[in-house]
Amino acid sequence: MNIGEVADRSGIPPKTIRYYEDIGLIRPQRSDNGYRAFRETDLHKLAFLGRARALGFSIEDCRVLLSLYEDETRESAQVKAIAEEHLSAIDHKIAQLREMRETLSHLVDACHGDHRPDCPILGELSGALASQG
Amino acid sequence: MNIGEVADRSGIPPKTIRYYEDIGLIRPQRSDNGYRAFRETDLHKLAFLGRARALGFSIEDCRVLLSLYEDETRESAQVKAIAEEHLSAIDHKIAQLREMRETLSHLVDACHGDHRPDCPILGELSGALASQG
DNA sequence: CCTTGAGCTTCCAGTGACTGGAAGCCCTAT
DNA sequence: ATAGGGCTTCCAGTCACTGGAAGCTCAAGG
Repeated sequence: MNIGEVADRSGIPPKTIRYYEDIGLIRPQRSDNGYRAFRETDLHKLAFLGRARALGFSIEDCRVLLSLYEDETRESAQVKAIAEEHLSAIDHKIAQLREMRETLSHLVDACHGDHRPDCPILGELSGALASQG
Repeated sequence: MNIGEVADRSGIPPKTIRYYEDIGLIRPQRSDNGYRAFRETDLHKLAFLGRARALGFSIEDCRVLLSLYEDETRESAQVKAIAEEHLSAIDHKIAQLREMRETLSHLVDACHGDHRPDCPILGELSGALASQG
């Protein structure tokens, strides 16, 4: 398979596939013409990567997950540990975003959004304890 | 004020303050010795930026918000529009993260996390429809 | 007066995970 | 022979910093 077909079948763009080879996540062979020659296993790995990335795992996590996947002597505890750590990072991000959301939605609700300059959003950002508009 | 004092009082590190000057968010004067000389208004702007960044606004949003803040002919609708757009971006991110969280937590729960290699997390990533471990 | 150390300066490079674009080779069809 | 699309490499840009190196300035202590 050439890169275009693998891209279509894995859903990962050619640019990204080349990047993944660059950083050593995959090692496709080469045809005589210099084109990358992908086998089914490469495609499988790319699909794996696509799913792992879709779950928000970092590239480095993906690298480890992929090596565990290929390691028959792995212990599921190793995989679970990575996933749990990632899960708590996600929880942390969600909490941060919710806090932003909370403050911001109050400010948006309080803002008249009209032609006048008075604005509680700018009031808050400028450090006022309370503001109207 | 020198940069160190402004950093302490605004909570923004010197490196970041220099960066903000670099990209034109602030324009501190200079002392004869070449040091940046910050006035209260610069400090105020930096605090404004700190709060806006804490709410997750992008630097470009901050640039616009700051210019609106200084524009007495602004309309609060302009500010509100930016905030609403940002709010919906936050909602979008939260939704994405929640979806990841959902899938991931199920997988983590299903994984025994022991010394055996079988793992539903890797199963899912490798494309299996169901898996045990 | 000299030294020491902290604080300031600039500039360059790296982060994460791609993404865009340029220049140029390869392959197939007409 | 040519036109196009796909492939190659390499370089640069994204976002918002952050780290580090080399070097100047300043205040305090001896």
